[in-house]
Amino acid sequence: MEKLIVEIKKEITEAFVKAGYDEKFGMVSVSNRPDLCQYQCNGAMAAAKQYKKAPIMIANEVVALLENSETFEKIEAIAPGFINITLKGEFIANYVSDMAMSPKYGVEEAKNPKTIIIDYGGPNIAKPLHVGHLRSAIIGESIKRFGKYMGHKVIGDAHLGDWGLQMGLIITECKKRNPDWVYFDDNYEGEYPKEAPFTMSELEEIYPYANAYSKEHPEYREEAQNATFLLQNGKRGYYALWEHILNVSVNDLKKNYTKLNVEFDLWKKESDAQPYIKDMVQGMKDGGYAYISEGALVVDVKEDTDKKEIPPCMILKSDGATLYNTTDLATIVERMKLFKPDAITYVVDKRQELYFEQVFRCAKKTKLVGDDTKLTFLGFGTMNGKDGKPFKTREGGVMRLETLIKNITDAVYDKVSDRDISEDEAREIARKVGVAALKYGDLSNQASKDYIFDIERFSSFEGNTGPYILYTIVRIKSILAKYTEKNGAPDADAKMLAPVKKSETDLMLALAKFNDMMENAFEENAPHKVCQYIYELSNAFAGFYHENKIIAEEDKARQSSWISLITLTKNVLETCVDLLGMEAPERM
RNA sequence: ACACCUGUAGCUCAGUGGAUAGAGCAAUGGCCUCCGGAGCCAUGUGCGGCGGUUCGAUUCCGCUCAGGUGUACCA
Repeated sequence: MEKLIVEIKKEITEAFVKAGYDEKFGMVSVSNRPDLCQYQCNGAMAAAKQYKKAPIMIANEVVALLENSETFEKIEAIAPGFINITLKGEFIANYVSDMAMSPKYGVEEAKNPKTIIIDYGGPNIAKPLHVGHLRSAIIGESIKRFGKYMGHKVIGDAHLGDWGLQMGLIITECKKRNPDWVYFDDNYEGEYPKEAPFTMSELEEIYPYANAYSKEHPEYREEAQNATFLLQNGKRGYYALWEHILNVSVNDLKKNYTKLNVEFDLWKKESDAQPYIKDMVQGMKDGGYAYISEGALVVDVKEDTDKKEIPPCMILKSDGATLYNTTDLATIVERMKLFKPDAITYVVDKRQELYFEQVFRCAKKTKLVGDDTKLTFLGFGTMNGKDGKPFKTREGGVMRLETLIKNITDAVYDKVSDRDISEDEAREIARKVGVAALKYGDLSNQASKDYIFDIERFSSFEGNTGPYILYTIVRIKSILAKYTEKNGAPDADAKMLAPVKKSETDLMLALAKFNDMMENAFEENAPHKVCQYIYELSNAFAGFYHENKIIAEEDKARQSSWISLITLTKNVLETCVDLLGMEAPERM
């Protein structure tokens, strides 16, 4: 469906052209003075200079051409040159009725669907998820859902960290503790056991211990480095052990991501990119891009327009070893080969911006990707505690994601546990509402900014919070159930009547903005715009609800129109909530 | 040292080259036998500072102050 604002714009533009002005002045925006009008056009003021004419005269000419329009209830020129627009109720109602019939509530799917890879998550295996992984997961998941909704082919990749010294450390520690394991018998040639010799919680203890120990004991560290080397060169026993670590970790990660409604289409990992490194490096050398500087192999990525020195992108360390850059670039090679994406978006901590700028430039310069592939860095800010400093546990440590989720779920559970519902249902409600509280608290801020995590505020059922949005949905469901109980299922095709009261008009206008908002939120990778929208929509509903008694309404046609209206409201809210990666319970 | 980001109400955050800069929380006062009160209405305070561009700047530009972050062999 054409966006409402575009339909208005068309008509205004036509009038501008008819009156002899350039079409670019037919600009229309949502009114910033809702007490005066619904939409406005400021084009007359912009045109005044070019045509050397008072803006109000231009506005008057344009308005004169539109006075008998089918669309406008009222259109008037106001000093110094504003054109204020109020739409006919019938026009609005028709638009919203069409919207209800449209498969995506007025949103048009992309005509040329793109393949977009979203790189988010990025957890290390053998280490539990902590709060540092939260934003990437939440924001990335939402962005991914936006893209899919807009009709693109979007691939979410967890991009696991599975290939560094951490693996060597774990192997070394296992060997120290269990030298008799078959994985360490160099003469063993049979099959290795299918069952992992450790559990996730054991792994979680092994890694930090080995890491700390290696810092004190150089010979241990050396052994771990050697183990890493052997693993990367395919030593059978180590490789088998690594597979166990991977499997145990991935199972645990999936469990935790599922709790957050985060799902990846792909579980690729750094090790998958390794086979591409050799050819890539050779290509960079052959192409004349890479050269030795201070012993390391680098590619210059400076540009004339840079205001500061941008260090070259390092491909190989001076000892010849690969590093993060190498893997990230090789991952790009792999992705281009497997998926030929039109865009790759990285949802990463904003502190890595310079680093990714180097990687992107290097990838473009060395032709790993063409100019038609868009590489985007979507950096997010830090989650801070109430003191404004990075969020920590009371003891000052890093909080595990599981603990964080549990805390907020418990906070919600305390509020619903006294309801007349079963323990199981209360738990389930607490889970859904808790996740919504957590996510909405995060997503309602601009991703690039730091924000303050406040469990009290986020889990409140009042104000601009996730629970409030869910509550609105639940309430509408309750009204619809009550209506159905009395009157049977509502007529799905019922057209909406022109609104009578302002609160009804406001609700319709809020609904009509959905497609415009959604397109914008997708293009700008801005989940907070969806949050803002559903909050406004919920408030518009609250106003409408307060003024009209839907169940008690005696005019059946009116009542039926209202049922259609609130059904659409519910559907749009549920769609948005889903796009944010949240879900509404049946009751709460 | 250089670069980037941020600075909007007591607090947490939106927003905009145009008419009176908005929400929530907190505070104060009020309303309603409410289809779920987890409601509705009202009141008060603000664009860090100084210049510039513009008919018009909180928005764009420059300087300045404050906070944060980053500057090749970590990821």
